[in-house]
Amino acid sequence: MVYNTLSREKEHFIPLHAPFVGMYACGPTVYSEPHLGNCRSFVMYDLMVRYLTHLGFKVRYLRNITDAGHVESTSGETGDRIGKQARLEQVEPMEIVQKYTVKFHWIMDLLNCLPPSIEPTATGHIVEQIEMTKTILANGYAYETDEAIYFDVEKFSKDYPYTQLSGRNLEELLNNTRELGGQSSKKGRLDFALMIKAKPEHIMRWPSPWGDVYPGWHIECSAMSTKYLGKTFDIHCGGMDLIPTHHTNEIAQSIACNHTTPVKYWLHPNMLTVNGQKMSKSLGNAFLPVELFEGTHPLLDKGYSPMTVRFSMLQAHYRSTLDFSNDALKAAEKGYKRLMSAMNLLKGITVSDTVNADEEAAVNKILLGVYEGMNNDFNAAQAIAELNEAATIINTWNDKQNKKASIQAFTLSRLQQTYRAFLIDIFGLQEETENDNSKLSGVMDLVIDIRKDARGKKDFATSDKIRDALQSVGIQLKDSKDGTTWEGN
RNA sequence: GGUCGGAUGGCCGAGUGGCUAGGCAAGGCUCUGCAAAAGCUUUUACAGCGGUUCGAAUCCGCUUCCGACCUCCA
Repeated sequence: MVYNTLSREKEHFIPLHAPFVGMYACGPTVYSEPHLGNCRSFVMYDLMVRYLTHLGFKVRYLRNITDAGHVESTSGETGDRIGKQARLEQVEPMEIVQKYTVKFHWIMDLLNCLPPSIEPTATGHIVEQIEMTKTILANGYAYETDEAIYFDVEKFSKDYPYTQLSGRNLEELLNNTRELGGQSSKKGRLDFALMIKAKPEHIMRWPSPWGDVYPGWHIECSAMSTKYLGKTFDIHCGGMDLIPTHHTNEIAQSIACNHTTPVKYWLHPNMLTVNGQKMSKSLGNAFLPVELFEGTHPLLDKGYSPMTVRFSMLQAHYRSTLDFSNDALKAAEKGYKRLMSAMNLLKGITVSDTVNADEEAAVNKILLGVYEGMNNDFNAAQAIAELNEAATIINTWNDKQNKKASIQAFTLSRLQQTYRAFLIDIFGLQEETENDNSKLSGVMDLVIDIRKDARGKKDFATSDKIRDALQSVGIQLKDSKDGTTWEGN
């Protein structure tokens, strides 16, 4: 079951051409570093792709890179953000694109997001976008002015539903003019540019039947999704803030061009908030992933690892807003470790001679529950709750039952496989090896050994001195039956 | 102003009308030379007021508060 923004209901997910699934996600505009809110969306798409793949679907996952400037259309004045940033940094636009594309990939990698099957760029598909514009013109849903080729929303809305996705009232949209003083050559307020005629100083430009142009924002997604996924495909994702404008216009363009509804299921992750307010570049409250990993943001009192961040995102359902805070991250850090530790302990569990009916039933309930959670519109939070129940059972086996589980061997092996599949394959969590500094770990081995000797001799003054001194520099010793380990931060 | 969506225990957060989600924090216990760490365990919350129902956190209405979109944003 997936929640479809188009119908505003949960629907059974039935691909058009099972087992193949076509999925398109709106990717980043590479004019600056992606912030955490952007990252949340990408992690959620990644979750969807991973789960569908786990279920056996063959997913073709497209995530575009917008590397040609968006248009700021309020006043009709055209400017593009990549060009703007390029002037600011005094470099070529393509240098900006390259710089932030590399950065984006690096962050996706840290967060363990799988690369898409195809990552098309807007500039690599100018020809397709021009062709599409031509067709829309020929079909009568666009017009040319001396500034741009505009999509004619009023004309389109007479023939097709325009506001289906957003649920807005068209009349009000048209009348709620709140007029812009600009001298735009647009006919209608809602009209948007398919192609913009490049002014002489504009660096990014391509020849077209209408002179040198560069593309408007919406046309690239329509052109590229059509090219690689077909005129109609299964899933289109994007942030909720894209619904009323970007996705609405995407649908309109595709219909005006292909005369068919482009997408079967629209899935929209919600916003990430900070103190209840949407995180966004324009509000200036954006966290950069690096600030989070290093703990350099003023609102944080320490750094949090990429997997902690990923886990905190998985704990909330994708259509809910998620509030980011120090406390929430701290809780996520511990919760993440708890599950990973249970997964590792589970490897060492074997079955006992007897089968306890209650244990058997509890484990079977969990094995069903995790899938129920994910089948319920990718509700990872629900699945995590089940895995936590399992963690308690696993810890009890480990501590109190001599690493023996009183369940059937078949059930245990299913639990082991499922637990791992959910954490590693579906949630995309991975072990974090922090203690990779070999010099430090050599020193720590020595220190721990000295302390062990001191404790053996009941020289607790020395052993406590070591423990406390390490604590004060941020290294924590953890004593257990199997020896002492340490954790630094 | 218009449209849409929220309000859940100390915090974060699931909840598909009936069977105390879960995590974190806190208390208790186990372990430990003492701690820490780790583990087990305890704590019955759903903004307010009405209504529908045998039964509502869940459905309906009103009120209050918050947010998103309407202008670039995932």
